[in-house]
Amino acid sequence: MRKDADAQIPSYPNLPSKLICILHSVTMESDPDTDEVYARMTLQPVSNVTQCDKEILLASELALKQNKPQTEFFCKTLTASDTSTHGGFSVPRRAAERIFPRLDFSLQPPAQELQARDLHDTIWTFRHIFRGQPKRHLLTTGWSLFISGKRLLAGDSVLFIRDAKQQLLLGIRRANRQPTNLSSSVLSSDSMHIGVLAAAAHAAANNSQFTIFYNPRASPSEFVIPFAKYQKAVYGNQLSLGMRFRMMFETEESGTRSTWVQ
Amino acid sequence: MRKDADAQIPSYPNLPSKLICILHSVTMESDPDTDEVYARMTLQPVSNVTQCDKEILLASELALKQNKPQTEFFCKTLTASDTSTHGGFSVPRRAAERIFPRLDFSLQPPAQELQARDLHDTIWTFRHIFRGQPKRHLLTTGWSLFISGKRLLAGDSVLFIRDAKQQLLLGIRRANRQPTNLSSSVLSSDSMHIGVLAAAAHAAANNSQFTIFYNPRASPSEFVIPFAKYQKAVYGNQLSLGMRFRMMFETEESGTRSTWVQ
DNA sequence: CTGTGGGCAGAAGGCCGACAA
DNA sequence: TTGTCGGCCTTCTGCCCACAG
Repeated sequence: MRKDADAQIPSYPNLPSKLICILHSVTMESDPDTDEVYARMTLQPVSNVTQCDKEILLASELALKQNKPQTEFFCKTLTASDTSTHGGFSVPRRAAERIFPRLDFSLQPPAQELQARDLHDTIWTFRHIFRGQPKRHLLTTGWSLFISGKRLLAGDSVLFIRDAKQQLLLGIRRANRQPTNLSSSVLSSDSMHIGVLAAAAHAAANNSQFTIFYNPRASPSEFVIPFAKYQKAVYGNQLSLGMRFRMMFETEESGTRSTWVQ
Repeated sequence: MRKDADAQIPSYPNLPSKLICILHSVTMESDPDTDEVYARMTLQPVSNVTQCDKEILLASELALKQNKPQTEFFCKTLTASDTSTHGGFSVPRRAAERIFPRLDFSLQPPAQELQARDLHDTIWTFRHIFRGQPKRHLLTTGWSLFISGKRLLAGDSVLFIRDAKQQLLLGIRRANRQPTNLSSSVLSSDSMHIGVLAAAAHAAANNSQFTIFYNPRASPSEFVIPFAKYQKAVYGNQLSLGMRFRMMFETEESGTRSTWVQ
């Protein structure tokens, strides 16, 4: 994490280049203003990693992987028409049929009210209607409130998820614009840098916990790695100080215009 | 600055309870999103304060006080009508006559275009008109853009300043609502706390500079004090570790509905 | 002196199918 | 299959004064 050779940063000679930790808790959160997602993690450094410890670490990671909920979703990049005040949202046909509750086609036109929950448990209500010539699925009433509320622009994406309980969830993913003013105006970047290092060093020296925020979309590199992947990497290619690395994220498949789970 | 007795925070035994510093630079800035104001200060700890040093410190503070520009201003708390989309801004009569350029009363009705600059050097343009029965000063066209752009609500205040060059400046001051999510989502408060302390301790040990952000309206207490005031306090009442203190700010006179410099 | 509300005209929002890529 | 457009009606915006506290 050393950035400039500015040398205003104290060095932490007792802080190793890698710090093996137990993950005490992790909560997924998102910024109430921007919906940017991140994880809040409480970590405790482990000084001597015995074989037994390794197995505990690997087992706990396995447990984490177990409770993956089975969901289906679709993701669409918003067009100029989708974000304009002139109209609503045009839903890709296959996506609508797969994710939304089935319409009653005896109605003329077929229509229903949809409710979807976002990361802050806010419920958004949309009128879902199947009309036009040729016929297509549209979200009309309620859509513009969502667009303006989330300040979405053409190029940003929306995500509709149907979870295991058949509930609709709703997420957004902004296009890569300017790096959303993450350098806040309360702390110098030097102080931030020092704070993370000192917190980790202090926790390592005293066998205590420390808390970090892990923002996968904003961090320049991944500085937290699952132990299992780390093990695999160490026994495959040798890791050395300063080597750059990168992991594929499970969400990074959404490069195409419209994707869904098969 | 010690908060909870949580004891996850390392102690800095070499960091004294007060740190006398030279102020190398101070820039007044404001958050591009909220207009919240703060100062960015580069400080360098002084280890042994000799009489000569004290005089330098006091002299530099005197120099800072010299260049106070002579300005006039008025401040008005916004009413429901001021912030509604139904109309414009009703300007208190004496304030308008004192601050705004004089209207040409041969026009029917008397009106002009006003331009005012905010902290980000954005120019806001308003139509200033004197009309109605009874006659009053109003800002009409352009006002609603300002209100929505700054997201102002009834109860917030606006500030019009006429500077030494007869230019109009424009500021806002939000009502005391929730403490504007200053705890960002990138760093734990422990890390922030540690970061400031460690940066100060490192600078004190190495005779180097450190940078802090000083937000007078958000900080729970004033942690930067002009040396002259500190001296006066020390020779008057004795300061001791843990004693609480508070200074009056020059801007804190705006308790009344509408104020101006006499 | 100034905050609020009614009147009114023009701008913007928002639902619709047509059409074409 | 779906992005954009013109048509058309509704809602909102915003400038005016009256009136009252």
